[in-house]
Amino acid sequence: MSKGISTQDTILRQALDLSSEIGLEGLTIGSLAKRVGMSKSGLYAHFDSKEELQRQVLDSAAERLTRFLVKQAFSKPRGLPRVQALFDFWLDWVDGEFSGGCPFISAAFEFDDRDGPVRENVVSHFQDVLGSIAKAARISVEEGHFRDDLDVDQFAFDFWSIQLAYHQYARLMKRDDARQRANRAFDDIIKRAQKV
Amino acid sequence: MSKGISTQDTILRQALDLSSEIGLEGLTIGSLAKRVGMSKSGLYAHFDSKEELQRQVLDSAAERLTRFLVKQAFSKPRGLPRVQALFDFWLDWVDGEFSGGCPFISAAFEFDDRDGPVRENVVSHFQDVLGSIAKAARISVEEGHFRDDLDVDQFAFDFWSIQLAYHQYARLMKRDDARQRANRAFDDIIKRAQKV
DNA sequence: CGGATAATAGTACGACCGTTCGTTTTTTTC
DNA sequence: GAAAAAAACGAACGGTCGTACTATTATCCG
Repeated sequence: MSKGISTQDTILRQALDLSSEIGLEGLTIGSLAKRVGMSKSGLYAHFDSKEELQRQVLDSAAERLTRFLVKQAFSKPRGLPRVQALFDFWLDWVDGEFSGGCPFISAAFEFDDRDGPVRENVVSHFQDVLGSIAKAARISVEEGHFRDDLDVDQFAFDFWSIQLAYHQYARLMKRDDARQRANRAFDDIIKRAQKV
Repeated sequence: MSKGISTQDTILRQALDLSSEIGLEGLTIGSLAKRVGMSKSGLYAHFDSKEELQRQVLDSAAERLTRFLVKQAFSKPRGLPRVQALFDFWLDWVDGEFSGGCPFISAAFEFDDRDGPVRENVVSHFQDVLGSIAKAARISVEEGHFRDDLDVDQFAFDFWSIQLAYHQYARLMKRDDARQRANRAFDDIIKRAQKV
């Protein structure tokens, strides 16, 4: 690996952590440079603009998420076990991977009323996320773990809503019953997806 | 009403709208002054600091929410009708009241990893919100609309999780099935709260 | 109406913003 | 190891940030 993309990698890793705390917009070149330990201009030379940096931060988060997710969820058998693993993965991801929670969730609420490429990027990543949840549910239907007439997109909505609430309960409110609440809510939507 | 608090009112109203779009931290004195149509220093004189402005923005949002909520929800009879009204109120509030969605939800994800009085303020407002949902559920139990052993705090979690997902589906993703998804999810948690 | 008071404007401050540029240092390549 | 290429630096740009003053204008009260 060349020096260039190696430091770029370091930059993005630090940028991810920093932006998960203070947001993608709050992320500044200067503070990031200080954190990484290089000059502002030296860091900036790796990106065409701040917007490009933001986009790359999101992409590198997505890459890291996929790697993490594949390892944890896709090793499980198809169907319900994988759905359960997916759910557990997200809880772990939200409260473990970055000091400021899931970068996508932060970005989602930060850019939901802005226009431009960064927003498009966030939307696209979320379509992937929701799509993969729906797909896991569809497989569960095929495997006979979920009922035949299940609306898998509704399942994705329900699934994801719990994650969002968990994020808020755990991070903003610092409630120690957050995980328990999330698990109970999840049990309920699973039961509902199973029963005929 | 004196001139002072009248313009202060105007400022806060504009600040609310602006901050719902770009966030409380992204809100700047200069841009706000331009929007209101007065000088930066003239506007600034109404607040001791930017942080104080942010806090007052949140408080005025809470005031407005309460006024809106009381009118819409507390005119309904105790129990399930009021819970339903509360839910509908929140959907309306999220997509109607401000150009950038619910200011609390925006602030919640913006400040979930910061410290300081603004964050405390957000947390406190959310405890009120969740408390009022739980209380409405408790009344429904008393009225016999919900089952006796319902965990009303879990109900509040479930209720609120739908609102968060709705916010994201409607605002970030611009999905036109957002409301339908939210209503279906709500029907499910109501059924679950009813059945013995 | 006039004097006291409150509200707004104007200006300036140091700090930092994103960005550009020319120079210097480091890495790669032959 | 020298030449070429890549990477990092330092300084500076015009702007805007939050905040602090003083001066000016508008409002209020007797």
